[in-house]
Amino acid sequence: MTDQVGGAGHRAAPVHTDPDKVPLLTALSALADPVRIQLVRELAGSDDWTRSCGSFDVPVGKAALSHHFTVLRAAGLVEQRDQGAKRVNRLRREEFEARFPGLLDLLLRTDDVG
Amino acid sequence: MTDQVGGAGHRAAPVHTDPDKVPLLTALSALADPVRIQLVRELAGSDDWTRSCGSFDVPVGKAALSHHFTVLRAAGLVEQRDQGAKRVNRLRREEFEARFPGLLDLLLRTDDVG
DNA sequence: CAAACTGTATGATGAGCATCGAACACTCGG
DNA sequence: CCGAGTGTTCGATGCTCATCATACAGTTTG
Repeated sequence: MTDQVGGAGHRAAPVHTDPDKVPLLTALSALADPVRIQLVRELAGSDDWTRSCGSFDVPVGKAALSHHFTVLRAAGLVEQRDQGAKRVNRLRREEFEARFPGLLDLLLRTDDVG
Repeated sequence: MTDQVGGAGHRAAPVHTDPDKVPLLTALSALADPVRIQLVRELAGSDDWTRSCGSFDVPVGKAALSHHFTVLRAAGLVEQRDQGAKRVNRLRREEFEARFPGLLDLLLRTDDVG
């Protein structure tokens, strides 16, 4: 059985950064990348904790993908949790909005990318 | 006499980009740099057409500074005009705000940088 | 336990970009 | 006309970062 979330989790826990402690430059740099923009947008269109890292449709390998999630965590944009073999994600909408008002909305409203 | 603005201007006119045609990624990349953030902020605290390129207190040489202004123009953030020997600047507040609502305000409100 | 799956860690590689120094073009004041 | 001031262009340099291939660790299923 593995419906349980709070399982053992012998894995190294992902390192998160509180959005309140994220410098502006860090946030802007994190969002100034087409792959990460797409990740955030796809995540925004899904329910919390429903998307594993590998479930995103981005044109990069596993290693690069893992790197992008590290950047998004450091920018206070994404929270991760281990669930069995997978690592599921959640967009930190409200917390990030409180730190950088309007930024996330701008990203999600603008349909263009570059 | 040199109070006139619309002088001859035998110089190569600066190339501008309409904010409406600026891709999101271009705007975010332009603002994801400490020097350019400072330029925009200083410009926001000055009246239009009162600041020449060399009047900004940034820790880079003339060549790099010129490059940064090129990036800011391409992002639809700054408009330039030749005035005698100097090139004076103006922050495109309203136009940029119309294209990316809240982004400029966020940059100017957040006192932190990185 | 073995095999398949998910994600991380480690180099290595390549591209982009921020920077500088120097040369050049233009403007203004004497 | 000459010199000082302003800004751009060019070439070179160095660094950051996005990416990949590979190896590794934990999890789940057979």
